[in-house]
Amino acid sequence: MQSENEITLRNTLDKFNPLTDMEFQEFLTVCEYKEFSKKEYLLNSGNYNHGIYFVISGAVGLFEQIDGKEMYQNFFLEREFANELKSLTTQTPSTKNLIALTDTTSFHLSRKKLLELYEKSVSFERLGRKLLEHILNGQNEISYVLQSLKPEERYEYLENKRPNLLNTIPLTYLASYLGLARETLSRIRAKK
Amino acid sequence: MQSENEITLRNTLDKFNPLTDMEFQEFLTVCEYKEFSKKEYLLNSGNYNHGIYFVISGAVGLFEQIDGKEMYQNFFLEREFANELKSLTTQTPSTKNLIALTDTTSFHLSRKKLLELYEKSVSFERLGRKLLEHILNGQNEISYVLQSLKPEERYEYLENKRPNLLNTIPLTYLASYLGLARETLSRIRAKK
DNA sequence: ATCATTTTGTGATTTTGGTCACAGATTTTT
DNA sequence: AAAAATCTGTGACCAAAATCACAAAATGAT
Repeated sequence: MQSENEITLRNTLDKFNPLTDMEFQEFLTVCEYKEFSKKEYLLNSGNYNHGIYFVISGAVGLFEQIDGKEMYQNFFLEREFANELKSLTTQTPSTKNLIALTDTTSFHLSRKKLLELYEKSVSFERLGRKLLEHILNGQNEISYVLQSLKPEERYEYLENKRPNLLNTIPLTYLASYLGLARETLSRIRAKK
Repeated sequence: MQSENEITLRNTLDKFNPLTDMEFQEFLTVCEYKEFSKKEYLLNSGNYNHGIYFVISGAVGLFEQIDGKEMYQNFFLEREFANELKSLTTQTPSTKNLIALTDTTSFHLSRKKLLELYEKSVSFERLGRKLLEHILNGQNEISYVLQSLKPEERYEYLENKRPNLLNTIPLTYLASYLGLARETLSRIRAKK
């Protein structure tokens, strides 16, 4: 009997590349259930070999310390894969951190196990490729926001495309994510 | 006897995932040599199903029309894969254009042929995955530049990380790429 | 070689958004 | 429940970069 969380994971994976029952079981056996309380780190800068986290519940932030400021570069909510792919794929120490912004539950897939999956079946390779395509499209979008949109439009982008962030993530963090001063974002919101 | 261009292509692919001789031959047979003269479009907004281009010589720009302005989002020089993955992977009309910024020679791999390769061998899946990892890391970097660096630092980023762009690409286009006004970039350069 | 087009440089001005400072809320901890 | 820490709002001020305008330079076309 499959747990609810496992079903959620499967549904998410199936959107990228459907796995057979056996393949999914194989995937599950290498996943480790992990809990984090608020402010706990999933990844500390300097580390690598960490793997990826499927967020079951809660919220995870990806940020980098840039001259004293914490610049948030992404947020991962329920049913998303929290990751820092640069260090994962190039085996270099991460410059970034993954932190639980609320109490969070997750399935963790280690780098080692991930690579083993890739070796085992083309299904996992394909899953990886499709997931990367998806992530890349998202990344292109945020680049576009930072390159071309004015502050007010950036806020509207959040409202339209990632409304859940507005509820769950502190304004301060969202401001850095959008490349704006906290005060600017606060004033924009006040006008609405 | 392999042509020089084919050797260049192979060397580039091998950096991501080495192919057997047979696999590479298979790759080659689905590639089509294509030339573009300056200002010719490799992809027009509205289209999809276009595939990717391995740039043998020349320079290709990726840009989007945003209220009257041409915002360049990437540049592809020799030995890089010019692409617009959003429309390619989601089968939606592209909002962006690929244009030859100088006379350009390339190998074209159509979407259809690319998908066939993915079906044929796990090697191609893996190649695709690794290439995507590489592209994604680059995209993360440009997001970082736009989010966190001041204009002068953005220029220095180009000098350090993509110096070839400074020679080959007009300042005007580079300015849009960096999210700056043309005049701002011109003044920064004047100071150096 | 000349003309047209594109690209770059530079000054003057304006505007936007950043910075500073501090107060009020809200949340967390003890 | 009180204290501490974190987060948000708001005004005043300032600086950085955008915009505007036009000239100069470079490139491309006939």
